[in-house]
Amino acid sequence: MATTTVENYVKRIYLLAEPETDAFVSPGALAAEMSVSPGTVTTMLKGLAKAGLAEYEPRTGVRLTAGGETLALRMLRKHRLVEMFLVSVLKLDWAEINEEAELLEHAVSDRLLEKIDAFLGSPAHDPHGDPIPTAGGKIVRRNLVRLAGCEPGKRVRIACIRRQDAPFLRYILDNGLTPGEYARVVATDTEADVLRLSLANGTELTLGGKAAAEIEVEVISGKRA
Amino acid sequence: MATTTVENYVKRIYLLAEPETDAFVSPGALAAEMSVSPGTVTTMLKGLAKAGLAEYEPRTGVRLTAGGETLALRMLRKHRLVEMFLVSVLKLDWAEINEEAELLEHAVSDRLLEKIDAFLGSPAHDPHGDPIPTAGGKIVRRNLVRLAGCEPGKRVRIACIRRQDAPFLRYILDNGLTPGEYARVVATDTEADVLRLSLANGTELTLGGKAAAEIEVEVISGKRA
DNA sequence: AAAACAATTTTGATTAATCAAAGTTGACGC
DNA sequence: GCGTCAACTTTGATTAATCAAAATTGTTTT
Repeated sequence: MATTTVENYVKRIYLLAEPETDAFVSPGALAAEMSVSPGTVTTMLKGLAKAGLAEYEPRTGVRLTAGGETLALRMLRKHRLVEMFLVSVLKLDWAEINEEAELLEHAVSDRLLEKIDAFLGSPAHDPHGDPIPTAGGKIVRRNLVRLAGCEPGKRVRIACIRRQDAPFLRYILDNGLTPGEYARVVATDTEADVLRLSLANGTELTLGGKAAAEIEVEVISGKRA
Repeated sequence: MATTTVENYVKRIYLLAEPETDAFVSPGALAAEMSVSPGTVTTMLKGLAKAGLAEYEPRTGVRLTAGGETLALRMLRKHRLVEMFLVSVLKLDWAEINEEAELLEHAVSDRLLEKIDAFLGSPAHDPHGDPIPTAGGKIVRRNLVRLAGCEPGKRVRIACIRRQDAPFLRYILDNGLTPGEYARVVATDTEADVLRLSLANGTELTLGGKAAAEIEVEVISGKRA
């Protein structure tokens, strides 16, 4: 059985890898993501390779094997179903469920997970808009674009919040930018690196490029309503 | 912060200690309960003492300090509320919730725990009949007797199942001996070490002394109905 | 009291995860 | 084509939890 630490490394590697690519994830990127020293990552990657969960190329990086990807998707399924459960059933604070799920995902058995899935009616996405892998390990990718790249006039529906830290999520929540909400891009300014948004409730707000890049949307129409 | 292992040791020490007594728990008993070697327990007890969670007297045993008892009661509260939640909300198999709760209790934050408590309406007992400590660390002890000691003719209500292994719990469940059920002691035989029980649904069954000692009951009447 | 025994502690080792600091390496700039 | 530097790996050490096997101790038994 994989330890909690191994589960976390494999999950992070999966999330750092470009989807549909077979590129290697660099040790440095992983070290930053896991908040550990570079040497620790090197040691761990050798371990993952020996366990058959990943291929490790010294000075290049790491790539999950089929087995590693299966484990990563299982962890992602646990994490996201648990998040969904915490929000819809236990009414935990939307901005804090990520931290709770980070702990719980390692303690939820497959047996329990499927009960949770059934209870929730097999949702397709978690509260942040991320897709929930199926029990069979399939993940349905939607055709989303980053809000940062949207042109003025476009009407969009917020689909997914990529950054999961509590302060950012709190901002999203407080400003009505949660998945499912509608908005219109009023103006963009490349030089100033800002994007101006008009929300369904009539309010307007301005986002910096970095924040707007963390929000994925569905484009509803190419022109203003 | 206490590790998962420390949490488990402290909980076990609490459960092995005679309630209301200040007797020491022997290292050997703990080793058996934790399924570790005696030497491991010695090492751990020194650690618990250094952490201020227990007093350790070499060759005598261990006793929780006030801090250790607080931690033990917190773990018990988590364990039992989680069990209750798994049964009432997620409909997990009554006989298997102990195993699941054993894992989950270490991953449930205090914040989440109180949400679960509120969701359940602050139950006083878990599905096996064990009392759930309050958030303040108080435990309400009921006046129960072991079924094994009951005399023929007594009407009883099943209150608490002490043994928590799945096969035993499955037997209890399959035979309608779950907490809340009523029964009457039909006959006892000290020499044969058996006790004959008549249930509310009309069936009768015979328990050995060891099994009957693991079932705690409330006595409803001293004489037959 | 000495021997025997059972429980407990010590000792020496192992595994997993980590760090800091020293050593390598490969690519990039000049 | 050679030095420099950032990224990566190695090395040596630490902490937590564990074991097996040897040493100790306290209590029975004879």
